[in-house]
This record gives sequence, C-alpha cells and structure tokens, in this order.
Amino acid sequence: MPELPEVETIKLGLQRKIVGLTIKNVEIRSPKTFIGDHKKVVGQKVLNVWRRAKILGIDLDRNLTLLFHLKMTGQLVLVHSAKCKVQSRKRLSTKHYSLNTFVGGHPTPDMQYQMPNSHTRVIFSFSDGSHLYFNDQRRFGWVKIVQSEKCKVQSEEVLGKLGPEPLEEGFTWQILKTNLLLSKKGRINHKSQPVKVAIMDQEVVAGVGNIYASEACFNAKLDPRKKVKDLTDQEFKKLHQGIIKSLKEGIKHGGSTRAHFVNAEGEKGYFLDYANVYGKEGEKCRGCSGVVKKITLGGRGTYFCENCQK
DNA sequence: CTATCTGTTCTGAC
DNA sequence: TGTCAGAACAGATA
Repeated sequence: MPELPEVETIKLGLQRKIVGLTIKNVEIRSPKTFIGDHKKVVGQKVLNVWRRAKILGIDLDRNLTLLFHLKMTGQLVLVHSAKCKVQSRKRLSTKHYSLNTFVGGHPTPDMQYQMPNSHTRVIFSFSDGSHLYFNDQRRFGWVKIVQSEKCKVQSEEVLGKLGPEPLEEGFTWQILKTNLLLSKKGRINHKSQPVKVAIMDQEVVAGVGNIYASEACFNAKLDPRKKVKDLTDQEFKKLHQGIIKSLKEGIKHGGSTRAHFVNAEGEKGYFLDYANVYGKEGEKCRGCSGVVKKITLGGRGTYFCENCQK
C-alpha cells in the first residue's frame, strides 16, 4: 500500500539489496509510465535509495536519480534470482519465495507474483541477474529520471511542494499547527477544513494518505470532522503524536508483514489487521465500547468512532 | 449484467 | 478564494 510507511519499507528493502549493483537494462512496457530517456540509466551504478514523502528515489552515477511515485496501485517487486522462478501456484512456498523476492506496494493476489505480469510497466535488470519490476494496475504511477542535485529537500522543482517529514526531528507540534493555520496566497487555507482532510495535504505534512489520516485522528482521539480553526493547542499536540504513532505502526507492520505477504490470506491481513478504524465500519471500536462509523470527508472514505473521538 | 467503490494527485470550472 | 467534479485507469465488490 503506497503511503509513507509502505514506501519506507520498500526503501529499506531496496537499500539492502540493490545498492552497488549496476543497471544493465531497462525495459519499458508502458511508455507513459516512464518519463525521460531510459537509455541514460543503463550502465549506471546504484549509489543510494531514499524516500521523501511518498516518493522513492534511487541515486545513480552521473548525477542521475530515478524517482518513483506509486500513486494508488503501484508496486515494486525485486526478484533476486531467475533460478528460483516460481512455476506454479502449488510450488509457491512462502519461505522459499520470500527469500528471493521483495515486494512492496499495492497488494495483489498471490498468483500475480509471477513476474512480469499484465500490470508490469517497467523492468530494470541488474548486474547480478536480479530484476526490479514496477507494476501499476491503474497506470497512475510514474518513474522519472532527474538530476540528483535537484532532489534536495529545499527544491520544489522535481519533488513538488512538500511539508516536513513526519518522522524527522523537524516535525514538531508547533510546526504542524503553523502549517495548518498558515494562510497565504497560492496555498490552501485549511482553517475551515476538517482536520482529517487538512493533514492529507502534502504541504502541511509529507506522506499522510487517506488511511493514516483516519488512523491519526483515532490515535489523537479527535473527531476527523473537527475544523482546523477550532483545535486547541492540546489538540494540535495530540494530533501531532497521533500522526507519528500511526505512521510508525504502519512501518512496523509493513516490515513484519512482508514475509507473510505471499500467504493465501496475506492480502487481507495486510492492513485490515493492524488498522484501528480504517476499513472497520460497523466493528467495535478498539478504544471504547463504541462502533466504528464511515463517512465521506473531502470526497474520501473516513472512519472513526463517534464515541471516543471528540 | 450494472453500478459503485478504491490506497493519489493535478487541473479546470464555477 | 474556496470547493468540487473530473481526469489519468483498471479491477474488485455489491
């Protein structure tokens, strides 16, 4: 699932496995998905893998960086060795498979893990024989080549306008409050927005998507409908902590689920298990005796407990 | 079968 | 200026 915790999980996995390798080939199956001249990255070595908001970056030689955005249904699959290619579903052993592949992004049924599949848009081949598959069912995601130097945090040119990284030190409750209350031209005024909608703006805080926005409000015991301008300092503090907690739990989960990802039940277990409210409509609240309700805010599904989120 | 839902983000109309 | 629908697209689910 391509929100911050998922992209972070992919980053950690790729860091261990592709740094130092050289790209031997790039196959583009969906031209719209790849922006730039793919030939430029062939022959370049992977220097580093990083993340900013929901964007994944792979630094290469020659001041080149590959940027990935998975959008809603993007997925990255690294298959280490062609020798261990899975032949049929019956032979799909979790242990065997997880040793040789690394998967991150949008969950799909396990049959689809034979790579490439019908959703494969770009394939990178590395010097050690491994392959990185960029899959994206809805083709909203993209890969692009940019100059590494343009990826500096301050630069809006290639990464867009992004607020602070929620898991870094610079993200304090005061910064969150400032960004939420800031009103200046060219920027959305969040004051009259529901708090859940406001924290999904990447300029306020980077990387919070629809799931974690609901989860953050639950952790903060805050009604997602509450207007930003009505929040007290105490509530900004709770919101700040709620965001951090939800993302950290997501990362913890993303890391621990990876190995089980290929199980038959893996897909459902993927996020429904750890979420407190997301996707839990009608279920008992984990924090009180209430029932989780689903509403629409800013056009997006929103889950919360009316009883304990005030 | 049809209708409606979906984890993202940008654009343009009103 | 703020709000909203629609566009990119494809599949799962009711």
